[in-house]
Amino acid sequence: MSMEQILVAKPPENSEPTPPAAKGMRADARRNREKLLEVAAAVFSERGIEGSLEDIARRAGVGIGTLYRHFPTREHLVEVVYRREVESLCAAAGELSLNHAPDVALEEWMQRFVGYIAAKRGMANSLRMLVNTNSELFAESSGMVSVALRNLVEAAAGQDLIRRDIDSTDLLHALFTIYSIPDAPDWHERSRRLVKLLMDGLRWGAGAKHAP
Amino acid sequence: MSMEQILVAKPPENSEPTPPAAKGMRADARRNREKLLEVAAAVFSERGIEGSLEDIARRAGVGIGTLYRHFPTREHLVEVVYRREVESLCAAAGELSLNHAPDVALEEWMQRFVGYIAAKRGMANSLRMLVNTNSELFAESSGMVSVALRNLVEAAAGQDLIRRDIDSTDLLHALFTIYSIPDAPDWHERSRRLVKLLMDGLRWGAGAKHAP
DNA sequence: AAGATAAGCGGAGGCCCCTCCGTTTAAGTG
DNA sequence: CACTTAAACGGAGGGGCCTCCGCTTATCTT
Repeated sequence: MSMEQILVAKPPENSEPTPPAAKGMRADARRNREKLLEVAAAVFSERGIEGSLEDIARRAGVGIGTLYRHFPTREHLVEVVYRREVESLCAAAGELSLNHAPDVALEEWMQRFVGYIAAKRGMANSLRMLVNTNSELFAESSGMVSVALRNLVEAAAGQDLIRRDIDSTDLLHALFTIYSIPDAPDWHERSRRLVKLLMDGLRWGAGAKHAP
Repeated sequence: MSMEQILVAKPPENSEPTPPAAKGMRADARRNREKLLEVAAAVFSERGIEGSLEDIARRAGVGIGTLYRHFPTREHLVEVVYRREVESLCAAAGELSLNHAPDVALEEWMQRFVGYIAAKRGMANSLRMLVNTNSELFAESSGMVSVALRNLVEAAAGQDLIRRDIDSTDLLHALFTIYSIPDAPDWHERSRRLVKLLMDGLRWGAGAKHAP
């Protein structure tokens, strides 16, 4: 039992929606904001979500005051970093579609998705909590992911590169089983194999509704 | 959403059961421990569960190091304080029984119980969390409370001072509705009225199994 | 009573959080 | 180009968390 598990409360406090990323920012401000997000992503991924904010500011080469001006609370920062990662993951789906055969794009994207979850493994609980207490964020990000995956699946199915009788939601669930693979040094390898396995299953029977 | 809501994780980490309160302590150590608990109870009740530990040490007239030696983490301290409060509440049941008529003892105890919950109102969530993540603590304390209440009820019913067809568990549930009374300045008064109301209900029909 | 010794003390120190405010500077304005 | 000015910067400062370790002292021995 950690203190964080105890210190939960504070009235629901719907902190104003989301901090600004306005366009009318001064150039230096935009630069700093960007740098902070970049560094924060790195720090969070290597130290976990509770990495030192002063460290982030330091590494970004800005004063701590600047960090706090851009992201008034740690949660704001975490949320923006998280949102961006999900967005870039989803954007990758589009790019992959343009440069690869649909089935290859699907497979590669699933690998990335799994890698993404992988990186978050250590902070699974923290993120779950974030996502639990911010249903809007959850809805948006999970929606984006579903759409990205669905598009990939439909494209591949549309060209008979994978079976047609597949529900992309099921596939997403299957990918999420990653979370339940017990901690193990080789778990990254295992997750890659899981994706390959899924792809084999998807390709099997491609071009025919049932059986090879 | 507060950071505490996010920073939840850290592996379940079954921190060793409970810190010692051994008898083989040096006199000064026992003194300090006691003083710390006393002050901590005060600070937690006036500042909430996240009151400053340094402040507690200061007010107790000991060094911060001493506080940490006795209670290696905040949770340990909180847990011991909580446990003591529940214990003293339950002990009061016995004392009241000795000095008052059973029905009066019951009423007075219920008032104290409600007052106790009252004091914890601000940190309801925090405590809920503590209790959620420490099922042993929860089991023990809720067990003690049930027993105390049951004894009081049985004593009063045994002398026909309250109706006999009452389940002390139901009564406990009723008392807990306190938690759901919305925040209001007069809520303490309301909770006292609730207890009185319950007592009226209990006395109504005393000496006869059904009806007045 | 004097000495030995380990239990216990406490606060300095390192790191972090967050705020406040005097200083710098990007970006309009004439 | 100055020049102005509000936006943005950054870091000092006050407070907290927790650890580490040299100093005290309760208690035991003789």
